Amino acid sequence: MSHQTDLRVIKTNDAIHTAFLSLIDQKGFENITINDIAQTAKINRSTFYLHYVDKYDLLKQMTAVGMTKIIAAMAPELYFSKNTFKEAAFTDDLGQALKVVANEPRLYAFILNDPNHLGLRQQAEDALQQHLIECLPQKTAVERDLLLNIVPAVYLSVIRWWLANDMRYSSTFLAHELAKFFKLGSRSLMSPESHMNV
Amino acid sequence: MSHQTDLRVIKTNDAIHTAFLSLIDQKGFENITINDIAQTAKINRSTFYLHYVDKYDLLKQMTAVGMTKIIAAMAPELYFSKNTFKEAAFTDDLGQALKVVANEPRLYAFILNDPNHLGLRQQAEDALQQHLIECLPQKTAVERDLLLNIVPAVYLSVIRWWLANDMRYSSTFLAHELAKFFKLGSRSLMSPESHMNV
DNA sequence: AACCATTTGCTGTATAAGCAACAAATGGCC
DNA sequence: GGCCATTTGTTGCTTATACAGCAAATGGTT
Repeated sequence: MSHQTDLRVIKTNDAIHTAFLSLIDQKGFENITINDIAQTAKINRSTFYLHYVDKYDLLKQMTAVGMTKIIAAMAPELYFSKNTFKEAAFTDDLGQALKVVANEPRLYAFILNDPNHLGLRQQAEDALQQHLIECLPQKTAVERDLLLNIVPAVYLSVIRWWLANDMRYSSTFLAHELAKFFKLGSRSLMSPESHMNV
Repeated sequence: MSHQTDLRVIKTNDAIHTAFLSLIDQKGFENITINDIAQTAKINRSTFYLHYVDKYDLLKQMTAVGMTKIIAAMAPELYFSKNTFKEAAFTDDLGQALKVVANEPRLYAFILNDPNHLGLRQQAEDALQQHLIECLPQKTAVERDLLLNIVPAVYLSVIRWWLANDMRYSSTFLAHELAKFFKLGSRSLMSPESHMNV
């Protein structure tokens, strides 16, 4: 599972990934055979099995590396700090993430819409949550555990919505809207006072 | 030297060829190193040497297969027949050839202009001539040996001119103009009568 | 000339990819 | 049900590619 540097592996995986994504568009995920992938990627069928168990495994791995790329581009600890939410840092971070997404829009759109109910969206959310667990400080402005469960869902929903709108909106706009949401949440829904009053 | 079917070889050669052609545009043929080719083609340098001696050999081989493709698309015996020149058949044939050329215009432009004087143009002419020798009937409307030496040069000049003009002109137009040239040649320049009168 | 970095051929070894073959499974279709 | 084509995993074997290392050649600079 370590990172690959062998040129052959890189090129084979590139070919498989692009072939797979274009086949999803052409005939839909369920109708794709390993033969299709091999032919389109111009590789031998047995080569596919060197890397993946089946097309579900392929999708799972692609989702994993896809999320890894997004995660590598973000640093939530910079704006979900101890007592405040820093909008400027968040805007930058979201911009980085969207750049990663824009690089492979078809992949992320498929993951987030998960039209075949393969648990990709959940997998993506788990990956994000895991990263938050590792990088967020113990004390956050909002109840930490709540944050860990909400933020991934919000992030992915935003990205999905952004993709559904053909990546029209700027990260600045999105970040600003989300900032309002986060601030609202910390005031009226999650602040200790209002919580006590329920 | 037999035809390759191994997917690895096909992909490696594809990568080398496209890398090479784009490098020619970028930095000029003479400045290209094998390292450049390997890096751009995303192959190991030693892999290059499995297929080619050096960049000159690469160019020679590319010229050879390039000419083979053109030759495979043409059948001069269909219009340079015993007593006549058949313009319709020639038009079709030229159209086929130009389609092959249009597929890799950078390659053929470089071969035919041969800016580094590597004898590519000559190699191309020789290949064409060899094909004519093999397929033209013994008796032609014009002196056969003369035909063998003129036609390749004319063909290649036309293709070069067509490429220089960004492939604007139709094969029909070119074929018609050439037909006039061929007919003129056979009447006033090469007919036995005028020849005798010199 | 002397120096230096780059390129060049060429080596050995490791390994991914190709390929053919096979039985088992899948999935229409009559 | 039975038939047939396709797909699927998996196998053993071959081969092209990767990769690191090397000495020699090259080419530019001072």
